Amino acid sequence: MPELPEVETVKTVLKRRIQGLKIHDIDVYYEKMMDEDKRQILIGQTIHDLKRYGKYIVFILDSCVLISHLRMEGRYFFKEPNEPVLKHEHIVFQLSDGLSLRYHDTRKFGTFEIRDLDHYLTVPPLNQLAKEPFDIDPNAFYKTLKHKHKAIKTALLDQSIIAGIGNIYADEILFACKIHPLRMTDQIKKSEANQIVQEGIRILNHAILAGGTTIRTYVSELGVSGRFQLQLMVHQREGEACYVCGTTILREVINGRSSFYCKTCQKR
DNA sequence: AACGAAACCTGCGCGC
DNA sequence: TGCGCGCAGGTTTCGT
Repeated sequence: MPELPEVETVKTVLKRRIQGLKIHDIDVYYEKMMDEDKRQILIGQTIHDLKRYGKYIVFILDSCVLISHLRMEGRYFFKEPNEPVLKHEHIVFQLSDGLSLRYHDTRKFGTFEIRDLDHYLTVPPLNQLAKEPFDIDPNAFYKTLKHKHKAIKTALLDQSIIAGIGNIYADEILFACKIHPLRMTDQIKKSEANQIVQEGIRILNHAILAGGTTIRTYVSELGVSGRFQLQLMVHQREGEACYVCGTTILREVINGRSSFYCKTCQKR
């Protein structure tokens, strides 16, 4: 479900609420998501900090880290412990402030991994992660693209090439850069690689800001979903008129994912 | 190295 | 109302 901006919003809200709290107990309702061994390791540990790497949320604990990935539909909610556990609430963390933090995931795609505090960045999954648009060196990014031969849309979704971009923002970034999603990476010019990074930063920042303004609403009513409304230029707009030139927006499956683009604005 | 298909899951909207 | 299909903001795995 979420891309970098949504995950950033979720992390920020979680951090504000649970930093310094202790995990008193954990109820697991879907074993595949967290087995008994993991549960035992986590119980009793204090949550010292929360960080985000790409689309991963990392809980910094006493002796290890808990790495959470929301995949398509993961969400966190805060509830009173006595409230009934819903169908899609798979993990319930009982915290030392008396509240319960609940992990809700309709499709059960989300993952929880435990890693050593000392080198969690040097082992999977985080060691596979490239830098985010905010941190990546545009020159290095350009060189990476030049040495590969795949559709740029596919490359933007590859977290080992650039981290944090998902299907929606990949389409939006390519539209902003006037680049056709099927253009091959080795055909991307240096100036265009630079533009992808700059537009990536702009669009993600805009989305994070939009998420930030609605944090209060989400916490009180929907839990921490990190979702928000952002004006989309092409994504999910098949058959509608391009806001720039009026051409009908097309949809094409690339790398197994729906891709939306304007064939007039975006050069192949 | 790159691509496609399938897998992991569930729910929703659509056409018939 | 029910059924089958396609689709969903992610990632991994396996075969070609």
